[in-house]
Amino acid sequence: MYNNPPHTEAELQQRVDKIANSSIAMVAQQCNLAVPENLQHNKGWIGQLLEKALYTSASNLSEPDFLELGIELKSIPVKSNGYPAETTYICQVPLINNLGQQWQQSCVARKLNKVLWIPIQSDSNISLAQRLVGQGIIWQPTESQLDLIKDDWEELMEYVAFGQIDQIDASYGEVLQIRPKAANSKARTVGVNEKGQYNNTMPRGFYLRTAFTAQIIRDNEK
DNA sequence: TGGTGATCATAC
DNA sequence: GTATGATCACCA
Repeated sequence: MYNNPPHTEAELQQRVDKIANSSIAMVAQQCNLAVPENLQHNKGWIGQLLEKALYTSASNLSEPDFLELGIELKSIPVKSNGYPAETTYICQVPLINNLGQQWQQSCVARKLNKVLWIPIQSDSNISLAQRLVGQGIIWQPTESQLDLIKDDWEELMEYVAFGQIDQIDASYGEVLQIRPKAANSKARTVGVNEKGQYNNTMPRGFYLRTAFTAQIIRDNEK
């Protein structure tokens, strides 16, 4: 295993290529990790396995996983038909002080600047240990992809900034959506109401829809 | 059955 | 509670 993060994108690509087509069990063995029976009580386990297998930089606050390379690592579960099984969490939705917030400065724009996607086979009839790691993809959004995300972000953030977050749900946004992101439905954090006053609301996150991430996976296979 | 809302683990 | 990593599970 590695004892330092990759210093160049080419080096990262080599590490990625090396685990492509390996089983989860094989990668876990190299990392000296035991594979859990399932992900029910270990939802972030694959992500943490990949962090270890590729050696991401030390866990920094709100920074890309590969700090020097400016690359964010995301595992993405993929069904047998090649379509993502789940949406992808991007970052928390800022709920206060949003008037005048610019897209360029947003957490969404920063997180998605450059992403290493690692597809993971996710059929429930295959045991976790035997699922295969796919070919990783170092991706940067195209101009049209960026436009889609930005348009959604601006529309969604307008609701948020004007204290109307409780009026929108996950059906809003073409490729980017807002959904709860919390320990449970009772969790509360500070938001603003329509009068601009602080109030309590559910913590929420930005997620990329599967239709969008499917395109990234597909484009890579061409 | 897939999309939305809810939830799980862990560190601090 | 926030932030990291995400998937579970219900019901239209």
